[in-house]
Amino acid sequence: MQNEFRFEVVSHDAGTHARAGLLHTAHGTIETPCFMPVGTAATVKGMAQDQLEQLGVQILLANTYHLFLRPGHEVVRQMGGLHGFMSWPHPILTDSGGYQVMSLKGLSRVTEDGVHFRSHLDGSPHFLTPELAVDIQAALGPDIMMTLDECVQYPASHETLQRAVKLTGRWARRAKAHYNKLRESGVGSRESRVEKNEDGEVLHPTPYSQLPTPSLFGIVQGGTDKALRQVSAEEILEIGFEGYALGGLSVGEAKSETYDVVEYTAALLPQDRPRYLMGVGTPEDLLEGVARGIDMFDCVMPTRNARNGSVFTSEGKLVIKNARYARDGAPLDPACECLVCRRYTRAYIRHLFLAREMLGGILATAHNLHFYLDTMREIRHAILSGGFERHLSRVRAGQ
RNA sequence: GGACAGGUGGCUGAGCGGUCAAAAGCAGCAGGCUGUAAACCUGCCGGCCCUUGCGGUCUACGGAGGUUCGAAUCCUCCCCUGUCCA
Repeated sequence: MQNEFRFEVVSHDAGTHARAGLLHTAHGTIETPCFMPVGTAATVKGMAQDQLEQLGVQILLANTYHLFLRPGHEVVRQMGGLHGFMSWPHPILTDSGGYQVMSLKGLSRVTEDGVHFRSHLDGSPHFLTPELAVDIQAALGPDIMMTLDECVQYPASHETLQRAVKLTGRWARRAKAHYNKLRESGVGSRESRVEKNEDGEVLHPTPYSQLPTPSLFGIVQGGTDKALRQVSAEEILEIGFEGYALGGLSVGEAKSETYDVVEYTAALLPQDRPRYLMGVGTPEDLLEGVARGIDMFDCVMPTRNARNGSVFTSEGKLVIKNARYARDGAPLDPACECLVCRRYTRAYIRHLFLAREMLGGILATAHNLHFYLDTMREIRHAILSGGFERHLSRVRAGQ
């Protein structure tokens, strides 16, 4: 198959499970461990694509559920898949909508067949199955797509967790079968370019066959229950995917539990496949996750928190709206070299927030993403240079 | 000069005899946010005190008096603002 997906581990840390790798996709190579900014609706809120490139973003995440509802995956497909549609020529990962099972609790109902959703936009009913999630994602044309899973809320009873694990397993099997069928029928090639006339109108809708074949990742569930994590991992591994994700973490459980489960579960996954810790986390979570063998992360935290006025700095969290920054001429983070910190003061950005000027959220987002990406670059550099353990203990000690 | 209307907490603005330290909105202050129903949500928002409570106390609804067990609410006078008429 012309799927260019390949993962290679470049360097292992001697004292931890940390590793640095390269994830090759049709749209470029991603250096791992990596952080993927969340661009749910085919946009990282507040950021233009060229800003993301400037920040050094290597891969974005987008969402099946949201793009299915609006603008509709057929529109995206006809506009050249996500890469063409949003003009992002770099790697993209799409989430399956499994998280919405949990976050849209009250608007969603899980059955054996799939998930009944009521659109959060207009209340219209929709039914998402593991197969449809694959179809939608194939139309969106990312580089990596996820199987539909059931992400349960915390705390959950053993029965609930177990049921979710089993269902996630059955759905993964169906997704894989459907995915195989899709690939056999020839979906996917290298190009996702769109033909346009001088007016920018699309001349030919892009046929399926011109979209790249995404790789499919499976998701391990099981909450904080190690036995269930093992059951889930065995099941997902048996089906076989090109990468493996840990889902259902950082949903309210204690941090020590998260790290514990991550360490336990990551160790069950094959060395030669990327491991993706879904939806996590704080800068600290990234470091602790890497130390336990995680290669990929995504989280809304840097972007959402930025829009809500809190920024990450080398000295911890800073709520820029606070009165104490009204006359502060320092940058958000004096130790930061991002474009925002090189140019703007806390006083100015605070003013933008109080005045509800959109630039406030934009600048804070750019800074936070820089902070996250830089955190990752530092981690990767430490692994490659053999200094990860030192880096880890230094950061843990608060420098 | 006359006739109306009105003066309420930082602002706008309800209340029109007790349950009013006074609705609501805004502003302000603080907190939360982990595969984005989030540029959102929550809490606080007169002072002081404490055993932090449908707690105590003081000061407050332009000013000064008065009626009443009790007044932001009723009466009298005064001051101020707006509109209209001279």
